[in-house]
Amino acid sequence: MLPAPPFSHGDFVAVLSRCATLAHLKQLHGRSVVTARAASQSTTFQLLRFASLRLSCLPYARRLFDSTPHPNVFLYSAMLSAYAAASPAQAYGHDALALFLRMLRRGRPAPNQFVYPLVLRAACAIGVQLVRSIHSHACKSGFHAYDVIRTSLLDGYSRYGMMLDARKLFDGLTERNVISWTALVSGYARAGKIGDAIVLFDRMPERDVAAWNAMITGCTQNGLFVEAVGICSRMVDEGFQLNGTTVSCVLSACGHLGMLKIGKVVHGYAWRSCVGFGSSVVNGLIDMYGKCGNLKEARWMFDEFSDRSLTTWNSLINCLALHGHSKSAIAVFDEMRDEGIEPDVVTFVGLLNACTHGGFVDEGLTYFKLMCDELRIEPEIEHYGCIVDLLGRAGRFEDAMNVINDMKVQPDEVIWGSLLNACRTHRQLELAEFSVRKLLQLNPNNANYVVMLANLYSEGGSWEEVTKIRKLMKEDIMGKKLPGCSWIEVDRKTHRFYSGDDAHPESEDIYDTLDELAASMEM
DNA sequence: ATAGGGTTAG
Repeated sequence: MLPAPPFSHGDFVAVLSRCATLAHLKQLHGRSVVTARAASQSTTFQLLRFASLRLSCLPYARRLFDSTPHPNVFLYSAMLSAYAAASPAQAYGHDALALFLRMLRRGRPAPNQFVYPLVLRAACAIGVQLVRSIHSHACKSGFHAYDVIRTSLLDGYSRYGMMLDARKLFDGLTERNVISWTALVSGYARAGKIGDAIVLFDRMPERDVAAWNAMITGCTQNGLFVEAVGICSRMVDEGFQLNGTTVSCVLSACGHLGMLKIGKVVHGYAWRSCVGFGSSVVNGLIDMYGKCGNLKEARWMFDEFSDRSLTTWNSLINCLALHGHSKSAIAVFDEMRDEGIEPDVVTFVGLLNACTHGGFVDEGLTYFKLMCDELRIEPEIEHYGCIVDLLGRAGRFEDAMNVINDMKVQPDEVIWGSLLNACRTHRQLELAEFSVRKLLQLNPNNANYVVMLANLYSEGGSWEEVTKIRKLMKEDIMGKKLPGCSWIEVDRKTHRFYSGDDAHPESEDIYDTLDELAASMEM
């Protein structure tokens, strides 16, 4: 056999950078083996990183790792990074942790300061108890002295809302930088302490794009959408360029507000700047246009975009469901499955909502079955809400109650509310009263429920029942309710509506139109 | 050669 031609390190790096598929990488790997270049762990390191980070091929990365007789600390780190980058993170947390334990058990290679942040990310995906144990391990082994590791710990605690622990770590840092500040700010925001987050953000000595993004997301997580847009504009005023993350966060805020105008401004910004139309930006645009009612534009964006992720599909399905285009939502779902995209929990929220809105009882139940039994996705409260609604509509109250009783989570207002609604259409007085009591336990301030029950009884009621309602009303729940509010932007003007108000100048026409719509819906 | 903060869908 002829000896393999020489294959320098430079050749290797050049070829690696041009690999686009796993097949390319395998060829390069093979050539590295033949030329003995693969004997060097730094070569395996490069191949492993490329397989995991650029090609997202975790199994191949792991095979590279396993084929190395005595992996050094670089290979361990690379493998831990691969697990950290894989999604969903929880799925690989245990694998990552097992690698760390193997290092400790064998005593070599000894973990270094680069290993701890990676292990902490895995620990964080599994549970806060593990964050605690890694923390104490870091203290004992002396690695706690590293600011980067303390920042990882800070982030770990803050993700579980443990802001006192996070704060302690922050205060103990030798040097604070924009990263540790940002970790703290987003921790407070996630924990719902948005006021603290804003104060800290304003006190930050230095901010970068990620810091601004953290503050913007912090606002949207707390429902402060107007503030999120405001911070974004402050960011621009202070001379920062938005990136894809900023754009998607702000578009999400615009969607929640129905601010089509500002959404279009952001769209224009993305067009002019070098942000680019990556999947996060496009997903944000689909969501924003869809939520603002411009489904045509949303659909157009979706059709024009080829690099669709799961979120892209979910955004479109959700928007269609939101606007009552149930059949289209289902069609998009089928199309998605035909393309081999695996749906997730969020997909089914949109899909089941579509079935509920469209009154597709059998389809909804079939999809719910598909989700639970075939795809093994654990349903969340939203899914149960849809199913209870569907069964209720069909008058299948026994089934509905069985679903509620079998739920692994506590039923919420949506669940009992949709059951109550169904009881009303099917004249199930007893179950209706039961639901109302449950609703009042959950939210004693909402007088609507009592009014609904009163209406029910008054339609076919007896004196005995009237007394019941009087009693419920006495439980001092009337008059405390905050009115529901919605708004819409038309020609640069925002029109705001409270439930039942007639303050709008065109109020009469609006109610007439609503009546017409209600009538045509009943047909 | 490797590490810490910011994504969007309900």
